[in-house]
Amino acid sequence: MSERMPLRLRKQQRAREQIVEAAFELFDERGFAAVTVTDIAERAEVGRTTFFRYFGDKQEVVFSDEQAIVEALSERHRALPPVTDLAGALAQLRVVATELCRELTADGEHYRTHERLLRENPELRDRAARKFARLCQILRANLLERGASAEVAALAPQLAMACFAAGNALADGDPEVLPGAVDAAFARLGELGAVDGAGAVGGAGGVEEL
Amino acid sequence: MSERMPLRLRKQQRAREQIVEAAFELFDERGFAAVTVTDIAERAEVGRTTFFRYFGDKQEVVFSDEQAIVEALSERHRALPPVTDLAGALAQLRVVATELCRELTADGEHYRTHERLLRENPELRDRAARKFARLCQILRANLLERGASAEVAALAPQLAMACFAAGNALADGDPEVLPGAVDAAFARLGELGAVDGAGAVGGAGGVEEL
DNA sequence: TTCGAAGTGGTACTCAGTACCGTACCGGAC
DNA sequence: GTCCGGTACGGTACTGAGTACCACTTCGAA
Repeated sequence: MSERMPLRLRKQQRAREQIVEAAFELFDERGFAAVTVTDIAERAEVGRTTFFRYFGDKQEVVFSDEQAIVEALSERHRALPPVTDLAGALAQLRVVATELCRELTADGEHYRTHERLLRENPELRDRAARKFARLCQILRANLLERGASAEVAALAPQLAMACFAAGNALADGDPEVLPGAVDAAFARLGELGAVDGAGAVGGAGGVEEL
Repeated sequence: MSERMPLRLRKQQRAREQIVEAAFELFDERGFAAVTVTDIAERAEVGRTTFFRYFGDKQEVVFSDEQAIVEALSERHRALPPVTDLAGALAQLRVVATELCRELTADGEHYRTHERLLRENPELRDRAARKFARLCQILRANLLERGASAEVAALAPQLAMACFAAGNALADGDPEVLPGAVDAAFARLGELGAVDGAGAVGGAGGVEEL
């Protein structure tokens, strides 16, 4: 970023970028599993040890930029006005989700590669879930600080993630479709006037042996 | 289960049970990371190779019984009457979630150990997410077959999982509290009469630079 | 009893991830 | 410019997960 950054830090950032770039090139060429950390280190012209100094494990490099995005989002969310009810919290989170979509799809090509990697590697999907769970936790804490009850704070971020996940599933890796699909999912939440468990199910005629 | 099962199958089932039992004992004693597959194999009195023949990897053994539960649930869900609207789908899923809670907490001790492992090992939490994602996918397919639109089918299971996750977060590993917390989360969905993104957020006074 | 099929466990390998250590380099003080 | 302390680097060596292969045993059916 800054030109007036200590040389040491600039070198670090450069090394980091080289590693990410090398890794994505290789993953794109051969897929995640067929690339070894040694391969990445060689192409990035760093030592194998150095790779692990920058990234905790091989998967981490796939999510290297999500980290910053998520932190920026939770930062902005923290600054929002107080909320107490579920609907209000979700209205805020709808905006957060919209921003998240925009950030993630900003570089369409990168997003597509990223999605392809997730599609082809279950263990990367797992790892992505960790990021989202972490985001949920942060948002939950923020909501608590801003007046929400424990129940609302626990539920709202999970619901927002659900909308995001549903949109993601429907978009199926297409960065053009994602934002609309996610927003539509939020809009659908309005249809939930009365979700009465036993009543509705009984009324629908099934599951009598509860 | 059956007494009149071919010897070969009985042996297999026995080996499987021995492995699971040995693994949980060891995990309970030393934690997940400090137990090697070789340790498990030795205590279970099988070869290391055999372990991997029964379980794809070390993590899989932690979720060995979830598999059956999830399949039974999706089986029952498939047999439910048709639904088209989101509220109806969620009413059905509320019952599924309730059953899931009951199944998971049936053996309180096992549940507690399981939760402890998840709490202490992020990579196991990741893996648990995979199971839930898989369940979502199955439920989504079921809903599609029973008349739901693509949007409803994608969103409803994700919302149900969100309620489950929120309940789980609030219950914090206590099998007594879990069912009530999950059910309360479903009940809360009724509060979502109007989740109007820009309107509600604008009205709340924040995020003007959208 | 015999034969084929399937399961078992051992050996040997690759690769992820960790610990350790000598070396090179940056940044500040003189 | 030079020296020095701290920090990052890369190399070596190790453990453990997961895979491939293979000889051996055992079950079940003819």
